[in-house]
Amino acid sequence: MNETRDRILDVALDVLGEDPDAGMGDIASAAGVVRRTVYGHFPSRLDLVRTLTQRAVSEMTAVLTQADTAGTEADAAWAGFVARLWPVAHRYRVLLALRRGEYGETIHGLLGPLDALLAGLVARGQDGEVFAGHLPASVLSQVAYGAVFAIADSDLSNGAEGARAAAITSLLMLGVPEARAVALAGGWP
Amino acid sequence: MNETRDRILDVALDVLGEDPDAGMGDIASAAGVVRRTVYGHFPSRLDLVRTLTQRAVSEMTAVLTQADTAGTEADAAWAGFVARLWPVAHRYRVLLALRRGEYGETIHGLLGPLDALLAGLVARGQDGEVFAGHLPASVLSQVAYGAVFAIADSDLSNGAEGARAAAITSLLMLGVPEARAVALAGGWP
DNA sequence: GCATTGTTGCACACCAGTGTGCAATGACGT
DNA sequence: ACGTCATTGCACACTGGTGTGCAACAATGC
Repeated sequence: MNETRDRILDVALDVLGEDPDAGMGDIASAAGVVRRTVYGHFPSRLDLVRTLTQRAVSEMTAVLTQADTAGTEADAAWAGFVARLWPVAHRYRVLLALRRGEYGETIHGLLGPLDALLAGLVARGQDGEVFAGHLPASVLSQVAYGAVFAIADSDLSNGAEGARAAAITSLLMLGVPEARAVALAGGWP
Repeated sequence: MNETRDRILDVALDVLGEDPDAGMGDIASAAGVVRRTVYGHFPSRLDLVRTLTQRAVSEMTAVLTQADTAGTEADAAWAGFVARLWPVAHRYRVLLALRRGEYGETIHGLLGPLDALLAGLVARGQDGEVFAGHLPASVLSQVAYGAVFAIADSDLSNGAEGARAAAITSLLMLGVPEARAVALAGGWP
């Protein structure tokens, strides 16, 4: 069934989020299914992880392109990106762990286009003097969005509290002044 | 020999830095020794990792207490900490990967005291209005020093360039205004 | 020469996870 | 009632890493 396949994917995201080293058996039983069934849908562990990653990347890319429309200032675009990303960031936190480890190469490759988009946005902000230039855009974008996921990983992830904090923190490290960062994040001091 | 033991530890830090999932065999051959010899010094893989972590923690704790002397402003103390930490940060980057995974509990426990010290420093800065309060000190300190390691991990780690960038970035996300952050990142102990 | 100590080179048992093969079972629509 | 299809429950082979036991060997110091 397609329904089973989708449930496996959903559950796998959960289980791997808890423990990136979880085995096919763990995922299977968490999905209320037998290990053999998982192999029926995904020939190998890498297939599962790859599918999962593709799902995440396309979703996050959609979020980014939605936030980064023409005419939007880079810092506002970033704030919008984080705000929209937040609801799913916690679910996709496993990606950070997955980049290292066995399938690092594959995952890294799939995330490449998204990384490029982010770096582009940051570069645009640096050119427009709204972002600081103490780091190359490729590195700064990675560190900033790594911070977002780190915050999403950390307990108080649920609610607008976390979203606000993540937006402010990432904007700050991008070089946006605190007053503007707070304003963009949607709240007040 | 004690010399062999030390060499194994040094090399292990290197090898595990490259690949946190490297086996005892990889470490052994990288140290120019046989796998059996490693087990002669460290009864189990966990022993090796634990010893390594203790080494790192004590070294980093020394660096922090050296930078965070009484009378030092919190932001200056943080800048000094990053400056002194930088030379070894790249070597110890494996710790970030080690916190997750098999020995996560153990490692996390060993890092606990250091985390507490860092959180204390950040809390002091927040009380003194030099750090922003958009995140609780325990989280903010982790995210900030995670960013330092992320930058250390990222290629351009060598040289004062990276040290400066890491200091500025972490200070920015702590809420220090850009001008002051740049000034603090320039002056080393 | 002798004893001690660290290292080596096997061999071995063990475990956990991966991936496959195949027959049996059950639900489904027609 | 029939065929189809997903799922199940085993059994199996294979891999890669861990940790141990033991005899042999080399260097060191007495």
